Amino acid sequence: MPDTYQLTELQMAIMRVLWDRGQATVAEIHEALKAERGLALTTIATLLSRLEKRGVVAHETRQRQFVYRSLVTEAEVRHSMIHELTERLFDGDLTAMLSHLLSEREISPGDRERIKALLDEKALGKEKSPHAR
Amino acid sequence: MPDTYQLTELQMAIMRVLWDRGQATVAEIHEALKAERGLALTTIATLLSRLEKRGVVAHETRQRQFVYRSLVTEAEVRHSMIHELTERLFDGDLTAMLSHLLSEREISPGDRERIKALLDEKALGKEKSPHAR
DNA sequence: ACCGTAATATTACGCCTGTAGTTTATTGCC
DNA sequence: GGCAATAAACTACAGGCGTAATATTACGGT
Repeated sequence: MPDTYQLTELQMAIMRVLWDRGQATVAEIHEALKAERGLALTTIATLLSRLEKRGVVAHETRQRQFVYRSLVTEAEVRHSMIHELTERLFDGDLTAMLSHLLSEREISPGDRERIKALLDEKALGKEKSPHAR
Repeated sequence: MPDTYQLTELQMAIMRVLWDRGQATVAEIHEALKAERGLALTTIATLLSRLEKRGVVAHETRQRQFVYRSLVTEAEVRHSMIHELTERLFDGDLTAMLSHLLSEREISPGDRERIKALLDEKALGKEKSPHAR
């Protein structure tokens, strides 16, 4: 298992199905993605076996069919990809990344409060205040 | 010119030299990157011509040599790449991305204050924070 | 024991990236 | 004016991705 998971758009779409359902067969994933993308079933199968080779998913055979499940959590992938991008763009400086996000976009007042709340929560951090959250 | 610029690590390294200097010859870029990566000069040249084909950089010939310059700003690339990742990971929800960043990492008290200040500034509709770096 | 069907495995191909060797063109110098 | 140096152009190749057609295999039924 590599410790960094860079997934492409299509790979993410497949993983999302797996995360949502816990596990799924090739046919189920194909079905789930049919709406947004008109991909052949074999395409999905190819992608899955490649992901398996990379150690991102695994399968078990259940009556003739492969049942895939993810070996990594969505949080791990997010972490990994954000980390990677922060490295690329800001030399690993998370706060620089944050500043960029904040200064670049409109943040609604509600979101703003939510973010400040998160910050405060983070500040208290260690000692779980009973009011927190 | 595409309106989305996804650059890889090496491409970023090259662009960074261009952004830092305004412009540079192949040899200069090669020299600048020699320390961190032992790449052949022709490798740099190949990358640059591919970037040019994509409309990311341009060159002018000055006494026998190509002088390259970037056609996009670092801010544009950051914007583009962050946008893309936010799309992939959070379906475009910037605030979700922010939350993730906040909840995932240690933020020093100083940074925390800095971020809150940014938020307040944003709240007042004050334009253009002095965005360092 | 066959055969059709369903599921996986194999093969293929174009495009992009990193990587760089080889070839060609130009130019300054003797 | 020819030649060495230099810079760019061309060619190459492996590996990953998206995409999928074709081949193989294993059941389940009659």
